[in-house]
Order: sequence, then structure tokens, then C-alpha cells
Amino acid sequence: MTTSEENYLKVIYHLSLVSPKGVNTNAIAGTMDTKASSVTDMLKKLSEKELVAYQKYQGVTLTEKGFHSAKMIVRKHRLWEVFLVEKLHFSWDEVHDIAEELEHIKSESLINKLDKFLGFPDFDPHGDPIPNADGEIKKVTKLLLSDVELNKEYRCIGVKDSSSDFLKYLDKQKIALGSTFVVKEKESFDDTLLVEINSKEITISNKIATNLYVH
Amino acid sequence: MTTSEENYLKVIYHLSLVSPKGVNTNAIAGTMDTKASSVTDMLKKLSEKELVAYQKYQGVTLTEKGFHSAKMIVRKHRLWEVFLVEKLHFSWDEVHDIAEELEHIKSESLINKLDKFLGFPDFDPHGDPIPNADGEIKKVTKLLLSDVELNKEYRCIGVKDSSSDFLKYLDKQKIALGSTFVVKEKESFDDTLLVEINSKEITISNKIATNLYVH
DNA sequence: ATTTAAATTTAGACAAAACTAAAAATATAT
DNA sequence: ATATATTTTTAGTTTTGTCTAAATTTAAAT
Repeated sequence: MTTSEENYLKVIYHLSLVSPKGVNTNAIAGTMDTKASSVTDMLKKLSEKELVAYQKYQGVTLTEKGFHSAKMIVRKHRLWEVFLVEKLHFSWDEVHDIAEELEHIKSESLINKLDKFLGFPDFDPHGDPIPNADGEIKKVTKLLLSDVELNKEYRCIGVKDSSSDFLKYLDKQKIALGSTFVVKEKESFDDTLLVEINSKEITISNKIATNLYVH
Repeated sequence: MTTSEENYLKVIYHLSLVSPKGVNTNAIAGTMDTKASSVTDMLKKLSEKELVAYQKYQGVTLTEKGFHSAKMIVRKHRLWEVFLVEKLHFSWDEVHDIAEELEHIKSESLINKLDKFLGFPDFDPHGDPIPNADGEIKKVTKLLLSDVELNKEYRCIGVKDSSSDFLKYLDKQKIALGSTFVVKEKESFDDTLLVEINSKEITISNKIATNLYVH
């Protein structure tokens, strides 16, 4: 499989999670920053290889085979992200582009040894689940910080918005994966939260709280 | 720079070490398993980019810029090999093909952080020197095990033959990078050596001894 | 039910990197 | 010194993945 085919497969996988009954050509073109005609060309090729089920004008879905391949690409991407953050000490916002390249390295033993080296992590630094070697994915009920109960302890497991600005804000506030939160008060006027993090109390706006996943 | 351009540059670099006054088109085609006409095409492109000095029919040499780029590719390749062997516990003979892919990942900070993570190694698992971030290369006088003095201690720093068979033999004999050797006796008839390794005495044929670098 | 708008596909073209076959330049041998 | 062999280059083609522009299909609106 070529790098380009893998990228299409991965995008179709992600879009499938939102629209499981068929992904539109334009949606793919949009997220990949390419033209619809290019997408059509690639869909034909992926269809030939039986990685997707494609009917002209009707959008596209992954076949069983394509679904598994896509999960293996996601697996690689997320394991490399863990490596970059935990071992090489990159910050959250720097790892995506590099992982985007590393995910295309072709070696099953490499990725399985990397998995072992990292201690078989279930989640990547953004809190997204990492498929195991068989493609199985651990499900966890993600709660938004804005929706939690008062005076209970929660652990940060990921972010919804993964823009560079937001991740930098989190770094500045020393909020990382695994940080524990206790919401002390909620201001009913603007939904601002008074939160205890790292045994310090800080106020957190509603916008921040609706972009942090906890458990 | 594309992956293909990087591969050409790396091959020209390696061949330059043997024939510094100009590398032949056919020599490049031979080591890259491609056709001479393809090489000519690429040399024109590399010449355009001022990475090589190329005169029709006269072979090719690296420019200062090309030389530095080549060393950075070699640096990446060898650092990844160290990572694969030391951290992921690949054996010597498995790492080359994977490193061949990893060397093309484009991120300066990635490779410098990897370098730091590995403790700024000077040599890769085959004993070849790793250029530092400035392109400087540590020189060490490599001795063949067949040429050392008796009853002196030497450390294994690399191999001359890096065929899979040879590396597997070394693994079986528990000879690794850093293993210490003391040659106790040399049989003058067939140059077989009686060597102490890992506080055990074993006999080593001349063929093996002429393919092991020590220091 | 038509017409209009939006989405999608087709057709034809291009750039990168490879190839084959033929031509040209260089090296070798008698 | 000339003929032969080897090496290298040129010219023209192929494949992959992209593009533009035009044509077609589906969806939306009056």
C-alpha cells in the first residue's frame, strides 16, 4: 500500500466515525486539502483493491479489510505520538506532523516492538484510544470537564480541540495527561469553573472546560 | 528534498569515500539497483539544485552543500539503527531496511531529540561513526581482530561484512558491540585464533577474524 | 414538475521518477 | 591509429498522483 492510499484510508476511517452510512467525496477532499476529482480517482483504486465499497455518486464505506488496515495506520500514528511525547519529550502540539510521517513506516515487528517498549499504552497523548495488534480498541466513557459533578476527582484523559493554541495553553497551566481535577465551584452566570489542579486552585473558562476530556 | 533525491545523495556519499575524484554513473546504478539512464536524469536534477558537481561523461562529486546533506541522512540512518537495537532490541541484521525508511523522516528536532535520548552515541551498531548535528565525524582507528597483538584487551566496535549470516553467527556466539576480546593464541597453520570472550575461551576462524573490527 | 444549485465524475494534461532502445562519447585493444 | 567495447546520455514511454475544465448526476427550491 502506498503512502497516499494509506492517507486516504485513514481519513475515510475518521470520517466514517461521524457518518457511518457513507463518506462524501467532498468531505474527503476537504479534510485532505485536495480536489474532489483526485478523490474520485483514488476511490476507484481503493475499490479495485477491495479496501472500500464505492458506488458512483453514493459516497464510500470501508470494507472489513479496509477497516482493519485503517486501524493499523491509526495504531502506528498514536504509538509514535506516545513515543514522541513520553520518550523524546516533545510537547502535545508538536507531535502530529511528525507522527503523520512515521505512521507510514512499513514494518509490523517495528510497531509491535515499539508498543512493548512503551508498555502497551491504551491511549495516546491526546486521549485517543490506540488499537492493539488485533485492531481492538479500548472504550472509555469520556466526560467533558464542563459536565462533571462538583467535589469529585477526575483525571485528564485527552482533549477535544487539539489546536496548537489550546495545547500551548494547557502546557502553560501545567495541565497534562493524567492531571487530576476537582471542580470546587461552578459560576452559574458564565459557567466558569473553580478547579483544583496540582493542589492549586485556578479558574477555568467554559470554553476550556468544554474541550477537556476527563474520566 | 524528496526521498529519491536523498537516496541518491547517500549512495554518492558512500561511493565518494572510495573514489573521491568522481563517482561513475554505472557505479551508482549498480548499488541502487536501477538503470544508468535513470541515474543520469537524477544527476541533472541534483546538479540543478547544486547538491552535486556534474559534468557529462565525467562522473559526479558532492558539493559542500550536498556533502552536508548526505551526512545528515547518514546521521539519521545510524541514530535510528542505534534506537532499533538498543531500545527495541532488534538484532543487528534486522535493522538496516527499517532504518532505510526512517532516515527520510523530515524533522531536525526529532533527530536531535533522538540523539539526546540515545546519549549522543558516536557509533552505530555496525561500528560506523555517527555524524553529529554539525556533521562532524569521530575518527577511530579500526583494527581487524586478525591483526591485533596477543594478550591485549580489545573491544568490539563493528563489523566489516554485515551480511545477515555473519551477524546471526555473532549473535549465536554472544558477540556484540562492546564485547571484549583477548587473543590468547594464534595457530600459524591456518591463522585460527584462540580468543577469550565473555570470560570463555572459543576458537575463531580467520574468516571471522578478518571481518570483526576492534579497538 | 421544472428549474437551479451543488456535488460528483469524466476527460485530458502534467510532474516525478522510473524504464527501453538508440545514439553519442570515452576507453581499450590490437 | 583504427576498430571494438564499454559507458553514458538522449529521446520517447509508463505509472502514480495530482490538477483543470467540462459534463453528468443528485439534491434543493420554487
